[in-house]
Amino acid sequence: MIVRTRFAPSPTGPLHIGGVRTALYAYLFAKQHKGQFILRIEDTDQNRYVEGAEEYIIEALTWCNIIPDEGVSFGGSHEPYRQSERKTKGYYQQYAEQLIASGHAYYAFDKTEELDAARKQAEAEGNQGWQYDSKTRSAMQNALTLSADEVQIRITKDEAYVIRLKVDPDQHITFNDMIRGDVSFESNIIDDKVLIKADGMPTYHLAHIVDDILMEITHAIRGEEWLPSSPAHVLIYQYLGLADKMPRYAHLPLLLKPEGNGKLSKRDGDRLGFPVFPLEWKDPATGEVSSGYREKGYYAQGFVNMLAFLGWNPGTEKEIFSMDELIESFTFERVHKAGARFDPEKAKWFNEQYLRMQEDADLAQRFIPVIKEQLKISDHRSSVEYAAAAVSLLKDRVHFENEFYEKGRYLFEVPTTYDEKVIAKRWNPITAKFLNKLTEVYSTQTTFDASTCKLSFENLATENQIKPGDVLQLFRVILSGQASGVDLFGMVELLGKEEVLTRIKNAISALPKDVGN
RNA sequence: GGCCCGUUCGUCUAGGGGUCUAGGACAUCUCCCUUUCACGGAGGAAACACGGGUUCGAUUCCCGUACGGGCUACCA
Repeated sequence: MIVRTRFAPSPTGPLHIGGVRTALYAYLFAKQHKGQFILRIEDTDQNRYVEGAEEYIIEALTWCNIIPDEGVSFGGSHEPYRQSERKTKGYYQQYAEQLIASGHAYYAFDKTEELDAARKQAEAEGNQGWQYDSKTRSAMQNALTLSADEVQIRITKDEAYVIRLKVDPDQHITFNDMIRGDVSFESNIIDDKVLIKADGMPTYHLAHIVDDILMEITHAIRGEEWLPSSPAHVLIYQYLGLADKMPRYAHLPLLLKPEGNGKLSKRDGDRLGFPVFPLEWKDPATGEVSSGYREKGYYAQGFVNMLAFLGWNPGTEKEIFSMDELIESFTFERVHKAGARFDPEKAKWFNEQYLRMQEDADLAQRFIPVIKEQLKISDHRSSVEYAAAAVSLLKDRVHFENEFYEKGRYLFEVPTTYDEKVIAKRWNPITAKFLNKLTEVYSTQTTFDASTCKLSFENLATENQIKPGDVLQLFRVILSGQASGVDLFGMVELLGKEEVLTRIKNAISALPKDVGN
């Protein structure tokens, strides 16, 4: 048997990170078993269709490197992969009719208002959970209560109808979930679910089953919110006589809000200051923009790694996993059963780990365009050598690559202001004199690397009976304008003799002459 | 309300009858490194929801309670 899993989102908006995790687990499982991962678009609700959502889903999965073997925009031997198109081919109707023929489904003509009225009346009688089922259907307008002629007349008169599943009462339904083990339900609590809506579209319940059968899905991985309706799905397979075709189910724990109650929702992200979407999304209706991990500067790999660990762990202390390593290690047995509160801090931590793993040369390649565009520099400072050296000084003190520019611009630009506190404390005739002498020493120096410069700096300080500590930070401010930053003599080496001398000269002329006298 | 699923440090989790003085990671605190800021290193504080059972022995198994989550649509 070839393992085939699918990710089947609805194009109702951007995919949130919970959805990405579901896709990831389905992908990891399929790949581990040398199987296939399919992307199916479940667009059966025409009212909720959102322009651009499908493209977003595809782009997001691609960014995460969760690449489907088959699916919308990826092709495959089970086309089409969009449910609206499959509906046109009559796939769902065919199965619905089979259920009707075998007595497991029926036509129902009740209007929305009538259903609402039935619910309201039950509520008035102190019964909160009215549902269309074996107890109530006899009071409704359907093929079980109307004569066959009447049903035929209504259908030919184009009266709106739905097709409902006829759930047999008093059945025990048990199935084995890959994460939860045996789960059981009573059929009495399952309602006669609508299979085909009045607009002719199938509901999720019918559509996903028909497609999973036709697409030969072996393992259905989805969110925990589906657990309550899964017994109905088990029944549909039974009624279809295809119980042997039923995939194994895995119901994933939900992702919860970082604080407060409830599951992580689209609104939480920007409210709490972190993205809930892999990519930035602009709502076509409202124009509202929601931030994305990609745009915030997260690495796709770190993002995927973080997501994998939300509810799963390998049972070892290793935390950094490449996609290949995840494929190798992932198992549903090790997926935690309880919902996981999402922690944006941990997401950042994963990103830092990946940042430190980057090669300086690669970081430099990506930084150079920024140097050229933002700093308008195009000389030796925009070379790979210079950028790589700058990046290596900067690397450990940023969380994201995109901080190199803000945190390191003094490595490229002469400072125009100087940290006032340090100047007030350290700038005086003695230190000014020291800096003048330092200029002389440095200008005669033939080698200008970090250790040589550091040594001559310290020697000069000692000769002048100055504690290095009294001038070290001043020197930093003179060179960078800032009181803290990258390794001081590392910066000296990077800037080079000429630039260092210029910056000292600049500072001396820019700073007040009579301080301390 | 009903049904289902769950419950180990603040958070993500390991552990599934004695090895638990309950392990790791994030966050937090202290110290070291660094006469900067980070990184890094060392250490600290921090949890088995509660009550019954079963057992020689329960964090681990069973039941109940509490709490959390989900579902309860012609949405997925």
